[in-house]
Amino acid sequence: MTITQLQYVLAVAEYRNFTLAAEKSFVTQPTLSMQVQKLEDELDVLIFDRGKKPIAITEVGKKIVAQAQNIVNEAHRIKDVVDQEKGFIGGDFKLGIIPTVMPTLLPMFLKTFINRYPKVNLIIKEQNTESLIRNLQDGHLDAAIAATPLEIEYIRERPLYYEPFVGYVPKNHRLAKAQKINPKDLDINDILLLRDGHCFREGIINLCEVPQNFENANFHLQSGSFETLVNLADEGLGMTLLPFLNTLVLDDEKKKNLRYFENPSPAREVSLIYHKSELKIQITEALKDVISAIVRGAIAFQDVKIISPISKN
Amino acid sequence: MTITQLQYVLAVAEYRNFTLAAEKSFVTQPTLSMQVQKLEDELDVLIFDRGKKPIAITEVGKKIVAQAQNIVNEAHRIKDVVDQEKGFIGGDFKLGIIPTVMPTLLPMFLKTFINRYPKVNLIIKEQNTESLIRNLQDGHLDAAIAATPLEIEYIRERPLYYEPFVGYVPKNHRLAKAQKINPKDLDINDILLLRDGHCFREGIINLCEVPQNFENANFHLQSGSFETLVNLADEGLGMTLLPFLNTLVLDDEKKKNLRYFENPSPAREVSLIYHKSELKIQITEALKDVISAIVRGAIAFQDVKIISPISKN
DNA sequence: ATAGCAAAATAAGTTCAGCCGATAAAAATA
DNA sequence: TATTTTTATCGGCTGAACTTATTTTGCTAT
Repeated sequence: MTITQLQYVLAVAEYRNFTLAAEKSFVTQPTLSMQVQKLEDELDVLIFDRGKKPIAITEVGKKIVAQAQNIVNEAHRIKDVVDQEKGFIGGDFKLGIIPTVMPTLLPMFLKTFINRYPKVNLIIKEQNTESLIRNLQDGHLDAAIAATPLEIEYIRERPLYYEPFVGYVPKNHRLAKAQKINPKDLDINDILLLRDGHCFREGIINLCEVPQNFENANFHLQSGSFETLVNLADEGLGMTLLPFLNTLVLDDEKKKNLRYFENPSPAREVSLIYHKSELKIQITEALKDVISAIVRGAIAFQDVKIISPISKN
Repeated sequence: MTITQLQYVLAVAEYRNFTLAAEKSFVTQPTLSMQVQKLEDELDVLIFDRGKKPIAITEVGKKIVAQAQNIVNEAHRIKDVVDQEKGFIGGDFKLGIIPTVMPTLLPMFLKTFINRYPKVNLIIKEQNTESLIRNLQDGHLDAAIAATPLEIEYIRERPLYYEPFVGYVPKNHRLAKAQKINPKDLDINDILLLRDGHCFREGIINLCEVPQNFENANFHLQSGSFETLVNLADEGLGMTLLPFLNTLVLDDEKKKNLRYFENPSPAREVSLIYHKSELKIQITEALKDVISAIVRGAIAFQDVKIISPISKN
């Protein structure tokens, strides 16, 4: 058994196609096929069911693939061990960020980070929490920034900051006169939400303690950007909730419509998350340090109540 | 980097000698030397310091060796995955047992186990707790039976049973008239102890709440067997404490000298321990099930107080 | 110091594993 | 059935891993 064989197996498991897997592994298809067969012979089991289209993975196969991933991960880590000892921080680093954090947080730390660690090639992808987790697990991301707690096996969470929810209440709204608002005042039917798949949306639904299988009635126009939500609110279609950092970019006129929550303010916990195998842990630590240091000045709320980003149904 | 290279590195780390490591790896010395060098070249670090005798491991080397052990462990587990799927339980299984458990527990389960799992080749070694842990960590044992809790990183503990301490109080001893004894009655200077290195000895010292750096005064004859201790006690040299299972083999005359503790009786927790990488987990589980089932009938104490087997200094 | 010895490195030659290109077989699609 | 896509098989090549033989290194004892 060789590490190369295991990598071939992982490639086939990923692409469900020997030819494509061979391409991605930079070898010819016969080479990859033979090596996979050799491993199957050695273990004396079928890993893949070639009789189906696309190729299926047998029951044993799934476990072998999972274990192969472990081995390959551990093998990659040996490079990290050496890098760490040499104090070398560099190479590719794939970071995923959820959409509701990306536009506000990324500009805050990106410049500092690439200046401080010029040898690191940051590759940043915007994805929802579900995709982030999947990609962390199969090694397509080295780390991610998401709302927590997720409490997922194999994933470690390192909180970066706590970001309060802020109400955006247009004039004429029933809450417009209140100085501070309280979660009890909220009515989910009257709040403009991000489109499905955003964890910030789930957070708000949890905050409002809406029963299972809730359907936002009347109309279904759900946006992916807070800017749209704010504009819709101004049109009198309801209020909305924003993460604190998103309120900083509003113009003065709109800022007048902001209503903060009473303490403890509901908030989301934003964390750096990564696989527990701790591949490229030095870069991950460096990233955490940079973001923490920068965020510490800009956003330092203590008296908050963390709202879960997970849908309850 | 290949798994073979990593295994060679592990062999050198173990034997501190390329020639010997080569022998144990069933290759010639140049082969092993070259492969180790190739790995060093690839990682661009020195793993071993050949300038010393015996060969030393560099600082980075230690970390690489630890990581190599992880990789090799994970690689071996892939075989286990397949075996488990096939329902195959067999192969070598190296089990360590502490001396104070070995003679009483082993006869109870050995026959049943080898009958039920004829394909498993049990290799049993008697060792003190310290050696067991070392051997579990470097993979020379698959599992061990020891007194717990040890709370050692990388080691999992699965309690098998709780075994009360029983006093052996010869006639004419000051406690001979008591029906039940209490830890408060004990005087460490008056208790015959096993020789150093036995965790049962440490347990008793902990039970007596002896201050640090205690020295058992008067005489230093410390035995490795309970039989000797009992005979010495009969000679009027003091009392002693026995694990419950060891009291069952005493003759009727001697049994009269047994004094049980008041509830909750001090007891030791005896557990099956193994590396958290869970290599050969099916056999480990099988072993645990067999022992648990057998012990459940013979020894089922509930109201006990577990005494730590760890020395406090 | 230096001779002797144990152990690691180097050199040269052999074998076999892993790879490629070409092709055949099998499965899916039309 | 013909066509296309995908996987398996075959023959040949290259280099990696191994072997034996030899040299170098470093420790130890005279």
